[in-house]
Amino acid sequence: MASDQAKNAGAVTQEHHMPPYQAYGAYSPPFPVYYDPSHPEPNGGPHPAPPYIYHYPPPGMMYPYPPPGRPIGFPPYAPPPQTNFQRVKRKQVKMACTNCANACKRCDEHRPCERCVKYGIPETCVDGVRKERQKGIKRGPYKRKNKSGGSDTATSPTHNATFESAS
DNA sequence: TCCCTCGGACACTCAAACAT
DNA sequence: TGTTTGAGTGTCCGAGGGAA
Repeated sequence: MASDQAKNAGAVTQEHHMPPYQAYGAYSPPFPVYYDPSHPEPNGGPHPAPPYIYHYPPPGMMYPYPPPGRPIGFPPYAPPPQTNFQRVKRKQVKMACTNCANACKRCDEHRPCERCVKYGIPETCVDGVRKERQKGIKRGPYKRKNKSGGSDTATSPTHNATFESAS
């Protein structure tokens, strides 16, 4: 399989041509930001206030469109040697409309959503219905994680995402 | 060039299991 | 009773292919 790195290196797809700040309001910010407090600013300039913003995607990171203020294609991607970069999680909408869900495409929280408007089918842009989760399912014994040392919890993706969903 | 399909990775939710 | 775990469920990335 193509590695996650290759997948997540995130070519700009045809659906990413619109202004990202408008098209991806669900993202905050609309582009991944990675930081490594031990790593200096790549161009040798002064540190911005943390988190330090890197303008290239570390391995395994999605980077669907270029960050603002940088020309398209900047820079030639050179993966950093370190591995302690943190991944910004993909943000999902609470509920995709039926059209986007069927097409497995990104939706937004507005109705009609941007994709339905674009394709001229705003009248069919409605929320789907979530299935109710089954109850009473018995589960096996849990493996308790080691809470001491902190490294496990400190690297929890939920708590390490540079930008958590504020909603 | 644009759109559709779809496999599968990833994100989110929340009840069960567990600790106190 | 509060916290943690992890399975269930949903979203959507990205490759491939067809139509215009």
